[in-house]
Amino acid sequence: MIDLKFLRENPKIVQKAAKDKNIDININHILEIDAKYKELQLKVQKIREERNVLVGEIKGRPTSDQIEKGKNIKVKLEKEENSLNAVGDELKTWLLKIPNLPKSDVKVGKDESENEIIKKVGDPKQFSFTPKDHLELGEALDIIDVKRATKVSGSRFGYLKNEGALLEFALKQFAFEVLIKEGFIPVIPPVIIKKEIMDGLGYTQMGEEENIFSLDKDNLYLVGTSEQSIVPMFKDEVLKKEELPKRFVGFSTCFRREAGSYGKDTRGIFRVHQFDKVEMVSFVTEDEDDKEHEYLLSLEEKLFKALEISYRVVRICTGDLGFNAARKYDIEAWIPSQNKYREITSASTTTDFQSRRLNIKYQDGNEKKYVNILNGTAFSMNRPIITILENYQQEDGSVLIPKILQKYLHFEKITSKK
RNA sequence: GGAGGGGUCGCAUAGUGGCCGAGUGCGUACGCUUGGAAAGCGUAUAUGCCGCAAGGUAUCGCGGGUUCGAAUCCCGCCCCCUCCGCCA
Repeated sequence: MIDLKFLRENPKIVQKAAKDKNIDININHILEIDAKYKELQLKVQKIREERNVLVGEIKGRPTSDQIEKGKNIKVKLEKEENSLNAVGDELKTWLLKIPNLPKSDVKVGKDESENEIIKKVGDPKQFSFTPKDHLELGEALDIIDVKRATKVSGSRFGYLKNEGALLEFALKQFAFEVLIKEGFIPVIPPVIIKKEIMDGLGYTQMGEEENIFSLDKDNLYLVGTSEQSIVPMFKDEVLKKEELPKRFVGFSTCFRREAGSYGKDTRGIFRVHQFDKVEMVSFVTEDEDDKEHEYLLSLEEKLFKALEISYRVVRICTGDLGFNAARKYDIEAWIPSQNKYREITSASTTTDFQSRRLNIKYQDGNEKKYVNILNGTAFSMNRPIITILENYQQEDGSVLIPKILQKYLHFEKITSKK
C-alpha cells in the first residue's frame, strides 16, 4: 500500500508510476475521494465531540431533555458515520489499487521485450547432436512422469521420481548450506494461510486472485510462494533495529493455478500447479534496501553459477514489474531445447509497500518506521532440474550431475534403467 | 467433532453500564539520594487520524448491535486453554 501522505503531496509521481506499470488508475479521482473523506471525518468528529460533552454532563440519571438531545445526536451521528464509512471504504479500495513506485534506476518500458539484460555469464552449451528436451529425457530416464500425474491430478502436474526426486533434495540441501552460512534463518512455513493474510499481502486485490488456489469451505488459501507465509510472520509487530537485517531461507511447496497461461509452456514440468521452492526473505531498514537487493541477487547468482550453466541477469522494466515490486531482477538460464534463456529465479524489493499494509515496523530511537521487505528465489525446484537435464545431457541420453551436487548424491550420472 | 473457560496498556493482573484511555505490580527511561551500588523516593512510560497549534477524535482480539452513554450487555467471527473423542 502506498503512503497516503506521499500520495497527497506527489500525485504526479504516483500517476506516472502507475502509467509506467501499465496500470490504469485515476489518481485525481482518488484525491477527490480523499478530500471528501477528510471533510466527513471532521464532521463526524465534531458530532462525536458533542456527544462526549453531553455524556460528560450526565452524572447519574439523565433528564428527559438530555435523553432527547442524546437521541438527536445519535441519529445525526449515525447518518454521517454511514457516509464516512462508505467514502472510507471507497478510498481504501482505491488506495489498494495503487501500485508500488518503481525505483529510479528501473527502465521505463512497456513490456518484457524492453527488459534490460545487465549481465551474461558463460556461453550457451553447444551440442554435437540434437539436444532433447527435459520431458523426453526425464521420461526415458524414468525420473519425470507427467502422464500418470495427469491421470491422478490433472494437467500441469508431475511426478519427480528416482534420481529426479533426489536431485531436488540435493539442490535444497546445497542452497540451505550456503544460505545458513550467510546467516539466514532456516524455516519451513505453513503453506495454507488465512484470507485476511492473503488480503494483507495484496494478492487478492491486484487481479491475481485467479492465480491462487482457495479452500472456500475453510476460507483459506494455498500459498503461491513461501514469501506469503514468511513475510506476514511479523504482521503487527515492531522489530528492534538491532535485529535487522533479518533474513530467512524457507522451503515450501508452492501452488499456482496458472490461469491465463493456457497453452503456454504446457510441455513437461516447466510451468506446473505445484512445485517446491527454496526462497529468501529479508527484512531491512530503508537505507539497506538497495544493498540488500544486490546481495540477494548475488546469492542467487552464486547458487546458480555453481551449477555451471550459462545464464543472464535481467532487470525488469516498469511495464513488466508487477504490483508490489519497486525493482526486480530475474536470472534466466539457458534452455537448449528452446534455444533461449528462460526465467529461473527472481529477486524483488517491495520497499515499504508490503510492510505498510501488514503493519511491520522497527524501532529506530523514538521513531517507529516501516521495514523494507525483499525476496528472492534460491531454487524453484523444477526449473533448475530442467536446466540440469538439458544442459548436462549426453548423446546416449544419460545426464551427468553437476560437480557441486555430487557430494549430496551417490551417483554422478543418471542413466536409463532399461 | 462434543463439553466448558478465556483474550485489557512491553509482561502480569484489576476493572460487570457513566467517576475508565483505563488502577496496581513488574519491566524500562530520566532525576534525587550514595564514595559507588542496591534499596528507597520522584517523574515518565501505546498508537492511528484531523489540526500550525491549543486541542479534538478513535482504539480494551476483530466486526456488528442495544443504550443518552459500552472494556463492561447481546450477536457473529478469529485465536488461546482444559476435558472427552479421533489421529500422523
